[in-house]
Amino acid sequence: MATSHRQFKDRIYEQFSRIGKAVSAPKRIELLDLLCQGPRTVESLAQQASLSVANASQHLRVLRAARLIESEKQGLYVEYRVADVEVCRFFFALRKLADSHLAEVAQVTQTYFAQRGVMAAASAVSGDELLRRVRNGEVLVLDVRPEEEFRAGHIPGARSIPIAELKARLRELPRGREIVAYCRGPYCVMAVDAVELLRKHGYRAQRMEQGVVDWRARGWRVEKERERVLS
Amino acid sequence: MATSHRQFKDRIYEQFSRIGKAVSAPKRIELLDLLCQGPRTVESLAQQASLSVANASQHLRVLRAARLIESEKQGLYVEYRVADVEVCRFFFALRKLADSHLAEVAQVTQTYFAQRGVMAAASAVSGDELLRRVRNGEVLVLDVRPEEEFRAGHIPGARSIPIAELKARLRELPRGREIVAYCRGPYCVMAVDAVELLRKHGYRAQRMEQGVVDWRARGWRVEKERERVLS
DNA sequence: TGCATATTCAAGCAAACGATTGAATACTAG
DNA sequence: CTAGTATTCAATCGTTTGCTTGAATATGCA
Repeated sequence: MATSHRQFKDRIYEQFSRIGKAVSAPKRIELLDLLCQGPRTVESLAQQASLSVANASQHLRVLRAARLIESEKQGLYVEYRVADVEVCRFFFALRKLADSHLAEVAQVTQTYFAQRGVMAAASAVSGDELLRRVRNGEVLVLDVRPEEEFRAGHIPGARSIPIAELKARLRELPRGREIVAYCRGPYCVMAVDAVELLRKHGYRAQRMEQGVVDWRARGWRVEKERERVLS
Repeated sequence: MATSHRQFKDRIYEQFSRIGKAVSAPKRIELLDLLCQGPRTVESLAQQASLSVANASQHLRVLRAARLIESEKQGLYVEYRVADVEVCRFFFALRKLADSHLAEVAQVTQTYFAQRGVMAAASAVSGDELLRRVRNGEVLVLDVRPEEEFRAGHIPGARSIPIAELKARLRELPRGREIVAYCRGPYCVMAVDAVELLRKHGYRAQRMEQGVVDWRARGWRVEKERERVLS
């Protein structure tokens, strides 16, 4: 009786730990982060995360075993995607926890930005403020992620110019209006690069810390609340 | 430049993975679960989780290194506690993810209850329903966790009779009123045991799946929403 | 001061893990 | 059918992890 009780506990916690194990390797978290931006193939993921294809495939296998992601054969390629929005929310919770509890995260970020000679926090725009200014037509929202990710989902009204093409396509941007660039989230530096480039060319530009998915998660929560209140 | 970019990413994800690693061992999740119920000493945790004291201490060291928990010397004992409510919420998110995505969790639970000849889901009461019936004075809410945990926090109006003492203290309970027993949460079986015992002695008893902390988390969210709505 | 108790530390061992390599499989296009 | 491409599989190697054991440290109490 007591032993079966112990067995039950052990089995349950072992199941819980499958999720934990899945996010215990840095590279797997990076893959999960990428997949939260949208579906991708193995090769694309491997390249983005600086992994060998075989190694990426192996990590993806682990993530899939924990049911955090799923895969589907699409012709010659295999498309991997997050199993559920819930998974992204879990990743955000983890990221937020690391952000608020691990001093080292702030330190690493600060060191990197200092090394680049950029003020990290100074130019960051909060989601609430942006929302107001977008509505007023004051700003142009720029999505600097790869077009693939833009297509998978973006902030309504945003314009897509991947960071790699930005320099060549600068003339597409209006001079007068302020530009707010965003990318994958607070620890993605593409928007920082974009702002740096834009400012060097005389544009007024700012970075939004949140990415699309953070934005959507936020919007979703707000909507949910309104629903509950109104009903 | 590109290398420093990679380095930054690697360092950030490595930080994130500290949280992941902390919850990658079943026993550490169990310890975290216990600590979400309230502060505890090493020995107490070790005993509850069926660990040697040295082993528990080691696991606690890992959890503390990830800043999920903190410890304070209290005379001869060391008190461990969760670093922040945010940590409990993270644990809940993990548990919920496992619950909804890993079929094995349901299977393990079902197997255990079937083996005990108890209908698991049949007698579960939801938090919303309970709230209503408590307000009407229809039910008596019974906290069957160790008194230590009851003292650390409980559902308002609940009565404490630890499962170990329940049999001897049955006469304290009123015959007529329905009893709703709760313990640490959906995967804690103390309330199941209590309900079984109570029914065998002719009481009308049901189990509430949620524990105190789930309850509080729920309450907190509800309050938060009301605030936001009213302001 | 010295004994008892709670906790941590240190060493050792088997198992699990992450990365690498090279081969195998599955699909497409010519 | 064959060549080429995307992905997975299998074997290997060095590291890390979780657990055990026994000793060390720290605090409280007689």
